Amino acid sequence: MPPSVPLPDRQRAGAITGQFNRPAADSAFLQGLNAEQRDAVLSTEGPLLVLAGAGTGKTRVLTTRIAHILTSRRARGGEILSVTFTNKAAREMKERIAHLVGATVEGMPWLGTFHSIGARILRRHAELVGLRSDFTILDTDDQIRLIKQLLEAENIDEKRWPARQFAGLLDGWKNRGLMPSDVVPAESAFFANGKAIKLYADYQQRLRDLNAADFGDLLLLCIDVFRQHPDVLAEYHRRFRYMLVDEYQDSNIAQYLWLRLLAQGKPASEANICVVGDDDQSIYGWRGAEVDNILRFEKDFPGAKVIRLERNYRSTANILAAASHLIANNESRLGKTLQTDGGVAGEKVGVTSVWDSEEEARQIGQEIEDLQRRGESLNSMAILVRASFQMREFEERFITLGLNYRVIGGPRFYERREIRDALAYLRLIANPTDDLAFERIVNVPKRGIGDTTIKVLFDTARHQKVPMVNAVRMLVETEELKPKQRSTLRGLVGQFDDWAERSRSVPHHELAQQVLDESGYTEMWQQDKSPDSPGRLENLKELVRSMEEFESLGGFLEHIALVMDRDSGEAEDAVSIMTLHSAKGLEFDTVFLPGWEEGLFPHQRALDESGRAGLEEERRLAYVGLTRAKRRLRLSVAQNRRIHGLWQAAIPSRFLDELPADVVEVKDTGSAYGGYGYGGRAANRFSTADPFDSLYETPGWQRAKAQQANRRSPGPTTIDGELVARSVDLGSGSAYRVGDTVVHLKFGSGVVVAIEGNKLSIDFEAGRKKVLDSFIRKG
DNA sequence: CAACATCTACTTTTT
DNA sequence: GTAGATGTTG
Repeated sequence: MPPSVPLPDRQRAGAITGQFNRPAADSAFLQGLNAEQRDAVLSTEGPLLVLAGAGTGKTRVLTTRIAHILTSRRARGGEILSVTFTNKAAREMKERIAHLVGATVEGMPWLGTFHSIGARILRRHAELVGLRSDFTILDTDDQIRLIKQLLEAENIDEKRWPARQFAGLLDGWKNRGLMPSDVVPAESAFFANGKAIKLYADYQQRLRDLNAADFGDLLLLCIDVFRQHPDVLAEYHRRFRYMLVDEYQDSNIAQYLWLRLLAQGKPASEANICVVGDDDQSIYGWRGAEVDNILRFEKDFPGAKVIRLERNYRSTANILAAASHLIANNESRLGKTLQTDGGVAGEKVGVTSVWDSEEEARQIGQEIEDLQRRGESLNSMAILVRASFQMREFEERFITLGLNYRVIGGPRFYERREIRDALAYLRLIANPTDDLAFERIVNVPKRGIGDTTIKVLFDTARHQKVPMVNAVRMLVETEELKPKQRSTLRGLVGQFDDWAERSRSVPHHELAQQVLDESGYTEMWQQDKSPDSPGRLENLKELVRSMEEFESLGGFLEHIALVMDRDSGEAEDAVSIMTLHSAKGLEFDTVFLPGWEEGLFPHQRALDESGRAGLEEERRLAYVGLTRAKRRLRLSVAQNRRIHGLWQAAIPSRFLDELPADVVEVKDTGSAYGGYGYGGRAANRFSTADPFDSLYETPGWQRAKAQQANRRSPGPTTIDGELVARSVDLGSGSAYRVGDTVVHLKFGSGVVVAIEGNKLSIDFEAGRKKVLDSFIRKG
């Protein structure tokens, strides 16, 4: 055991460190780690970049590293900052550390998601950014409603400039760490004729008035505090002796800046920061993640040690070969070669062509039942889809089969309407100035308070610069409102006063139940005849039950905003259905990947919006999907898929062409119709029977190749005049020109009349159509 | 002000 | 095909 580092007298660091006097502890952890993993665990001092391929034991390294730091007494639990992206990952790390060091995680207060740690820090210094420490955390729903109010106040037509779109802009800015004053006017021009910057400033002001912060603020305002108050930052420099970041490839600029500020306590070359990631699994570019963060880590922290974990312990050789071969088609990557640990080749990767998504569901259901009969557990199987609408078909099929399944992801518990309503009541009790909560529930259940009355309340509140509840108190003393509304509102504030009073004596979960009953909210759903109302009542019960686990109402509300993710009961044996995104970090014996069709996967929108960079991200998504499988991998292609209610012929995904032929086994379901499918074709030929069918010569493929040549980068992002990050964007120049004669599989020949990215408007005999350029060729 | 009917736009991924 | 959002009517 290394000599222990003397610790300055510091505030209570929690229970963990007190318990290790076991000299053998370290060697016990290190057992079973390979040389690289061990190196990553033991290289505690100085910057470290761990490039961990899929299935190479990344989480194990992280948790062992923390355990090692703790048991070697290099730091106490409270001195380690350890950030993840998802609550799931944070929870898993806590469990595994607890398992390793045999203690509870009470001593690791700074292990959590970026957002929860950001919130924690921000609450301690809220007054520095004009908030109180009990500020509310807005979710997307509140955010949209607030934006709508602002748009209305500015007389901006909501039809033309939807609130959602502005929310997207806001998100983008906040992800890049931009305050209203940092936004360049050019970017503002896209929305409401340049009013976007002002709207952003107004929005932030409104948040301050409401004593609220949105998700982005949890980091952005933290950064602001750090920058404006070096003393505060210094406090964290002293506190955090070690920093660890999971899934670094998913970090955005704001997160990057936040980390960089926190790491500045020491010269960069001595910072004890360890980031773990895999550039090949970067799949969140669309929400601002910058793969470049990981690519430039060595520049940020000169002398950083780089360790590659390339030994895969998860998948069979065939699966690994398929994944490696596919991802090799990406240009922008650091390049790793995954190697099996001398494992078996295993089954080949099955590729099945089916007629449509219904047959796809039938066929997969069938195979699952076969596997089940052979003794495989449903828990070991998963269906990973590109888009959530694909899930329904499987659910329907599995219901008729009586096959147990569970959907992971989907709408979160706290995003359900009834939960949000209930929470609004509770929020308002905890904090009467929460106007958004007030507006949400004044008329839920229906109380005869309509838009006109609410408008009066709102205007009065704004004029008097008081919260809406106070405005109500004032108005009920006047003749401003009709008698009916007046008495209703008087009754309502009376009830809230009553509840607030009771909240001091009654346990919060009991109070919650009383509030729901007395407000008439429970009754509202009891009266409701729609089929989902029993479920809603059930959810409300679940909400009240879950509150028991928390110390206080405040603690509960914080938890629900940031952490409440559904931990789906693993108890029952069931097939998992989820999106590829939510599958990251998981593994299953058998993985089904349906819907490998152009347009769906790679998703058309990714291609349209981000060109080749988008394609590469889709390919990484495919890579993530393939590498989830331990022993058995099944892909499928539907020849027809219904999109927006109409049937469309589908073209097999180009990703299928990128799998090595020798590990793939094409299975024919025998239901292929008229020339589609694989009958009589070469084994590795996945394109349909169209005239442009030759492998690697599809127009889309050629275009992708052509575009590799003409890279084009947008202006790189700079902050403080320094290059922060630059995404690889290779543009989407079209191989076609207006006037070109082209041939389309379905519409025949036509003339190009307009080009918009890779979407072409073409006059066919059948009329003018918008089509994707990968569906046509020059005529 | 609420209920109903109609219309529409929407379907990538989420802390 | 669906679920929201809007508009119209009572």
